[in-house]
Amino acid sequence: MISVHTKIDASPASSEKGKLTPLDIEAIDLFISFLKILGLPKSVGEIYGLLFASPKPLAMDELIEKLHISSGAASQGLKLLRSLGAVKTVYTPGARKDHYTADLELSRFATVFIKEELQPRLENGLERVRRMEALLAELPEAEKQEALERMTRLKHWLEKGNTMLPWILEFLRT
Amino acid sequence: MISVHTKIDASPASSEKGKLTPLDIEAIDLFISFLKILGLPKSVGEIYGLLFASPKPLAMDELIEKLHISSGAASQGLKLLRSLGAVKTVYTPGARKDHYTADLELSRFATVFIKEELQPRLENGLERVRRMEALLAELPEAEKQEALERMTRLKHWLEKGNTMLPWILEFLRT
DNA sequence: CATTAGTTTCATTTTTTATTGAAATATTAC
DNA sequence: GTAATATTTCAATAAAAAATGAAACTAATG
Repeated sequence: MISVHTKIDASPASSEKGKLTPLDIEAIDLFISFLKILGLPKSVGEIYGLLFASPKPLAMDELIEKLHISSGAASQGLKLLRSLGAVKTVYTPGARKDHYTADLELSRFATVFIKEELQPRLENGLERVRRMEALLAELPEAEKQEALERMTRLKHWLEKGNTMLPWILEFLRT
Repeated sequence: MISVHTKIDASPASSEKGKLTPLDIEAIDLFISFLKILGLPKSVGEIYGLLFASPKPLAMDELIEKLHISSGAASQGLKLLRSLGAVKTVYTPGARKDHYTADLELSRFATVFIKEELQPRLENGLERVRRMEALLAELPEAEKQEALERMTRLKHWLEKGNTMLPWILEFLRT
């Protein structure tokens, strides 16, 4: 089933060196949009998107050339993506430069978002609610009831979130 | 059960005009942190937080005074929060100024986030994947297989998200 | 209907965040 | 070793986002 007539394409869909294919562009756009949810800058989305679309690992200077980003942005973006486990360094025998490839475990992004953005805030929120409940004692009776009701609602909602997140993590994992 | 001796408190836990109580501050901090997830600016979190902590509706100038924000920020923040349904205008008989109160349906924020941030991106993403699959045809056979695998993974993940979000919405609703 | 009070708008400023690129550091080749 | 190449760091700059406040607008009062 291996192709027999892999002719050199006249309008190659894949990299004619330093140029993005339409496929690359779609992937980049998509990941810019998704990684933005995590609060990551455009350049990081671009890097991941291009690596995702690339059949083979890319070196830093290829990223720089194709995406027109600075070496600093490339270096920092890769560092960040590696720290998330979203990009891996690939050993390429006899190659001077490091080569990078996208880890395809996409759930990783959602997981990071939940663990780093949502869960800490929920926990912090619950702690804060406890502190607020303590402060309620000092309120005049008239206000206390109403305030208590609000605290209860807030707590309830935070707890709901707190129980839901592990389910989501589990669902994503599988 | 109505309090009989509502003495004028020496160190009032509630507003001695233009000053935030410790309770206010806790609530404000909490909502700044949460609304930031939605990409909302600090001032909006402050406004909602203060309204949430306030037993009675507040006028715009009270917000401005207590939070030390400009009239512009107050006006725009309230407008935005009203558009989300998170803040309501309260009719106060014989009052010149409008008065605002926090809607306590907190799930609203999560709902907005899901409907405005997540769902559109997922749908857009799926559409994009379709476009990418079409582009795959032009790839040389060697790359095609690998690329197809990636597209499949991406699609799978987007679909997974797409089925999960309605569950979450439903869970939040109840 | 004119005066005053309240709110919104929006050009400008401030603050925050992201990017650049040259210099410092690290790595590989010879 | 040291020359050549690759990567990281970080101060400076650019870009994006938020806040300000004066002016325009709107609504209520007498």
